Amino acid sequence: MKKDSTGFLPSQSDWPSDLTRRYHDRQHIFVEGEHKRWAYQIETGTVCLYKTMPDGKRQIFTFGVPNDVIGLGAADVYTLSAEAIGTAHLKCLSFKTLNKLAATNAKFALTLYGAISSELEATRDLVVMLTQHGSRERVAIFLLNLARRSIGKEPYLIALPMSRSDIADFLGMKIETLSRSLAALCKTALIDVSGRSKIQIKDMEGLQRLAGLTIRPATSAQDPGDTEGFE
Amino acid sequence: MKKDSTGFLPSQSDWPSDLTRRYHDRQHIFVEGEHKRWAYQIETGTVCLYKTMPDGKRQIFTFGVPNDVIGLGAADVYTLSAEAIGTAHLKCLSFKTLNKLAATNAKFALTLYGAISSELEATRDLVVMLTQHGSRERVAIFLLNLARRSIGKEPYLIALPMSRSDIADFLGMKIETLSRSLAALCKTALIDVSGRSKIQIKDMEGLQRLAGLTIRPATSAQDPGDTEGFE
DNA sequence: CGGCGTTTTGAGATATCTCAATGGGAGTGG
DNA sequence: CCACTCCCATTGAGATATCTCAAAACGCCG
Repeated sequence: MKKDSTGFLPSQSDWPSDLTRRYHDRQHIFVEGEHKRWAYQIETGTVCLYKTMPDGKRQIFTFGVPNDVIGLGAADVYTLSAEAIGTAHLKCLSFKTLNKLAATNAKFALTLYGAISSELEATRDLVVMLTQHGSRERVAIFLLNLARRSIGKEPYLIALPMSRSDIADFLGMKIETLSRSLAALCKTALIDVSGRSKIQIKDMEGLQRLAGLTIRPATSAQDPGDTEGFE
Repeated sequence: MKKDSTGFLPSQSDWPSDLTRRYHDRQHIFVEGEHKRWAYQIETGTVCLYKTMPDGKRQIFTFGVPNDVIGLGAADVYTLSAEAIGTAHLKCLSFKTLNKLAATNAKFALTLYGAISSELEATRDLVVMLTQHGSRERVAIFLLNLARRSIGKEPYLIALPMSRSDIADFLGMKIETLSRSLAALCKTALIDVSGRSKIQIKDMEGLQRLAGLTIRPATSAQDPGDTEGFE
């Protein structure tokens, strides 16, 4: 219940899988309102999921990373848009097959239920972040979440595959505000910005304190045991 | 997909129902983190669902109205808190029974899946409202949603069972800002505030225009047609 | 090495927040 | 039934964070 990634499902080998597709940078995977044919499991790369407003503004709800499943939900049209950030490989899961499975296999239906429940939790955490925290705190939370998800690499060196504009649209601020927030975190020696796609955490403790003391000893996902996320 | 109510499930007579309980104004129904024993279907009254931050601030995610089911989700602890606004009667649905049913009955599991999917959509709409709209627009959206849900009564006379503080915590603003926003809507002749719990819509069209034309005749949006998937 | 899109920095405008005081409605007691 | 309180809501004025518009700096790609 702590995941902020979209639709995570355990990678089961018995998943109804079809082909794998390759998407290039900024390529649409699906668009809100479109008839739903597939759900996708990310194999490599990053995907951003968002809504676009009539006036062109955008709200990003999550950045999908490898293993995340995107495009779930009971509706038969996509309720979000998705596009690749950099090159991404996605495994296609036929929506029709998924439905058929879920209609007859209660266990599978419950898996979907659990996945959407996690997404809901993550979205609620997003609401909390957006309404209860100032811009620097939001940036800190974002960086920590990113660091937590990039396992395997050093947790103190964060890769940012997405642009400043993407981050800003996720955090609900303008890119200028984001830039200033990053600058502020640098000035207070919490992080170090190298180039436009790498950030080094220099003071993990301080960053966590700023983010609201979300220490969360981890014990990854699914574990109910604890309450709440960050704040 | 436009619902902003929490966990709506069609009132099926074959629901595993237990007793009905009565809650008085401001009485807790359940608290975030608590072990989950029941889900509840609201029979009468209003319920607010929220999270409380360590610093005491609060974010309300939805106001439950009759027929809404609250307390759903795959986790075995509540991820939100709920309390009654005014007197409310809730039908208790044993969580254990729900789980048992869902584990063996795919159709039922899918019903839960659909319910949570709706909640997720509503929460995403909340995110959009909070980040993309100014205070007066948010108030307009709130009033219109409330009007839409109070069927049976005149849609132009809205009852507000909740306090200003509740509304503000839902809309992500301070009560002073809410009050000023309401005053502004009055001054522009869109609504009329009578007392503290009744609002009359005087210019529905204008209010909808302000709300951002979220009329959602559905259809369209961006056409997927091209750009899509393959390569 | 040079061009160009992205990012950063700057300065002023604006919306919302904060603190403080006034106003009003609902319930209570006389 | 009316007056009194008290809590909630409204209004006011100044502080603050974020936005906006603009320009400079940077890094990336050819």
